[in-house]
Amino acid sequence: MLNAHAVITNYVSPNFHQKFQRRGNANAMLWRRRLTKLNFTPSTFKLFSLLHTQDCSFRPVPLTKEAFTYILQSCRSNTNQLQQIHGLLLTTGLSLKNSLVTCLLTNLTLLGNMSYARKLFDEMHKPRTFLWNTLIKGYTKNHIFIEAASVYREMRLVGVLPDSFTFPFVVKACAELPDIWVCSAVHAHVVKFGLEFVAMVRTELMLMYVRFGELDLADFLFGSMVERDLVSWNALIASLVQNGHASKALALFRQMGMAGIKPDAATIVSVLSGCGQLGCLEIGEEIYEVSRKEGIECNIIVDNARLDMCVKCGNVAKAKNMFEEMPKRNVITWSTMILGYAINGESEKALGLFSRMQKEDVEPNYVTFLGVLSACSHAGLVNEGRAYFDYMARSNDKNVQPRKEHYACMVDLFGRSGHLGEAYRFIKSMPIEPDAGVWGALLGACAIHQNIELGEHVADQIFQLAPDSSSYLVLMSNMYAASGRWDCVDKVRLRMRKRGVKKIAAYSSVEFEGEFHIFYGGDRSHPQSSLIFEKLDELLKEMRSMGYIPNTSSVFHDVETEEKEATLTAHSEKLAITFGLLNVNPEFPIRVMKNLRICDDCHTFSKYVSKLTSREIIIRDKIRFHHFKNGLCSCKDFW
DNA sequence: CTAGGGTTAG
Repeated sequence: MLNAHAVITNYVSPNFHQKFQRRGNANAMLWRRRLTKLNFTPSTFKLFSLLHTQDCSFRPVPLTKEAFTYILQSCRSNTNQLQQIHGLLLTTGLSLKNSLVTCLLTNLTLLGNMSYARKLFDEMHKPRTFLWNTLIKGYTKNHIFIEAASVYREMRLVGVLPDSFTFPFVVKACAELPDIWVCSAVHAHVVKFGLEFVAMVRTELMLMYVRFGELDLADFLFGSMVERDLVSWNALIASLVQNGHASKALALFRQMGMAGIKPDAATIVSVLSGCGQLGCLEIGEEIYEVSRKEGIECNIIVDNARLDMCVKCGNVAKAKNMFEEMPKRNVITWSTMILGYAINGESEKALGLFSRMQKEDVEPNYVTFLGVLSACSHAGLVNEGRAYFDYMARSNDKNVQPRKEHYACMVDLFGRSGHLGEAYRFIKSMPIEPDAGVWGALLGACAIHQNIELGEHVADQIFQLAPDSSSYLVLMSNMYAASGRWDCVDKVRLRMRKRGVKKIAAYSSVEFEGEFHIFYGGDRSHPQSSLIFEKLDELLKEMRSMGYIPNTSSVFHDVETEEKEATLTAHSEKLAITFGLLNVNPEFPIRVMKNLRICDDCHTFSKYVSKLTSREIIIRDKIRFHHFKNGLCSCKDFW
């Protein structure tokens, strides 16, 4: 009689069947080797289930634990199959207590079927730490962070002890929760169970604190780590970059060099990405060159990061060369370049590159379309934008179906070009629930076109979805201020104060001789401060004679006109530009990075300065570049 | 038997 092992093996190779029979007994090692070489397919599974039906000429034989394990490993694509195996497990008399359940549970979590996974888990009698870990890991990997944290709590309540495998996932999940107190509690647990010096646990704790902006704590954990390997350095650098602390990341990178640790490709990727954020192309390029000389691998990810850096520093020409010379290009490469054109105001080139991408048969994804749509948005190409959006909606490809971000792009496109009604109807017709980002795009448009009624309605929607978002509140307050409704401005400000929402401080930075010079509004802390203000005064005088009128509409209402002008004068980008005029070699453009959007007045100011001084000024604000040359801006005043 | 780091967008 054939047993189940033999049938499966036979399916693998007819010859093997004979060999198998000659050997008499199933040698687990032997057929493990055969089976793992195979790609188990649904048909294999069918064969397997055939063994357990009456049409089968083979007598059903209880499968061994090994057989189940192999079958389970092969059925990762389909919950239905797993469910059948689960059923078989229950009927074959194999106990649910063994490692098969772990395997089944792992597979379910990989498929993302967490509700089933949880049910299976609940069937277990007194699950041990290992199984708890598997469940927590599943929730974390499927981004159901709150469940991951509460499963940990449950685990503690029933008295199961966590181990060093439990915490990496619990901590990772907690870092995604909006509550730092939960995180502190978990940190306390880590200490309580004596696991604070386990490298991976500590690394995760560190990342968690970076996420909450507690850099000192992260630094402490890192500094007092017992075994600090390359991965922990990389982890910290990467998370600093991802959470907007690029200059800290760069400092850490230097520290790493001094500690004599050799970076690898992953380090370089994060560092280049950080340089892009800061807008320091020269520093980034130097780091890249050095890494090449030191023989650090340069793969497509490094190339992409470098391309992105170039684009984010506003050097499109250089980026284009880099793009053409890349040995390999993937979707990310193309998307980066398309978006690069878009944010630098070269919409036609962005769209041209997109059609070239299609000609070269590279499949675009949803990010690619964000670039395409924002290219349309920055140039006011309403019809084109609509056409691309329709194309996406008609596409059968799941990767290209419009998402919330695309709707936000379209709303921005309609709204910015003055079609507020259409933007509103567009939101109302969305098949998915609009989020704060979608409404926010419309609020921005309302602010530009001074449509207060609609703005208020939109703000109501936003504040239900994101009550404490500082940028929308500021937008609202500016909108009221521009129309002189100071009572409403006060209300918004009061609301912000009550809920503890802080306005993000605006700052601008300039890279000069390998160093950053950061300016806040009205900042007099810079060593050249008095020189800068002197020069600024002089510039303003000349500009006024050319017809410049300061636009004070968005400044606080409770100050006199003169004071308003003074506040405006000291805007961070004006200080940064003036610093650039005083220091940067006249042959080069002055590059300024701003963390928020440039204000109307500073935009006008920059145009005048470029004309007056015949200098090229490049400002990168939160969402795009402005290239000022000879009194004109590349955005054509459409932003 | 499980585990930490890298590129576009947000």
